[in-house]
Amino acid sequence: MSQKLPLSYYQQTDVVHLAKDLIGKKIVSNINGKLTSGMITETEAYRGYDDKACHAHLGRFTDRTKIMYEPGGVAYVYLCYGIHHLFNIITNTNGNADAILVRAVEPIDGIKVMLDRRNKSQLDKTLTSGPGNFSKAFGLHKSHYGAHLTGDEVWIEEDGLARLRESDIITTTRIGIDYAGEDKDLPWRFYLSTSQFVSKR
DNA sequence: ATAGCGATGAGCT
DNA sequence: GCTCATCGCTATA
Repeated sequence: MSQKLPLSYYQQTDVVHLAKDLIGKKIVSNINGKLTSGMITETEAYRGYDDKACHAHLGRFTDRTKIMYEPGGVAYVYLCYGIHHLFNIITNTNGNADAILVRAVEPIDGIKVMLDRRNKSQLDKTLTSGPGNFSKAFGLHKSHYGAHLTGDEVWIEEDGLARLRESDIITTTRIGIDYAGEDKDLPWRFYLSTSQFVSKR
């Protein structure tokens, strides 16, 4: 039985490094007694202040973004396109609004629960790939805004399934941020080349 | 008070 | 590849 990653893990200061480090770790949700888990296969880093794609760019502070300024180790969940709840992990120390978007996982436990939540009958890569699909399969939504990742509803553990090679992690540009000017070309998206559960190659 | 729009996904061509 | 569902957040007034 693996242990929950401690607060100190999330409070490391390099969000890009952390986004890559999260690949291969196990994320678990336990919502209303329903347990689901999966290995993280795809992430994107959003760096507070100097990243035009980040919701906290230039210190923007609103009811939606305020949680991003908390010390690392809480969840930032927001509604995108009026439909999809996107799950992010807040990192760095107090006042530094960095976040990591979880874009895909490879299912481990609770596949039946995930299928129910997605209204699907069969397991395929769309069950948990894509940030909206992952969040829905894991039962994560806006009520988890600010949830502590050391708590009992959602957390991350050290090991996914495989001990993966550094060379299996692909580094590339982020998706859906064309509005971010030159920052759209930053190589801040990471995914596992050996997994089918990735949103886009 | 309200117009404009988005860190997407599904379905159809 | 293209369309569009769908609504809360944000900026502006």
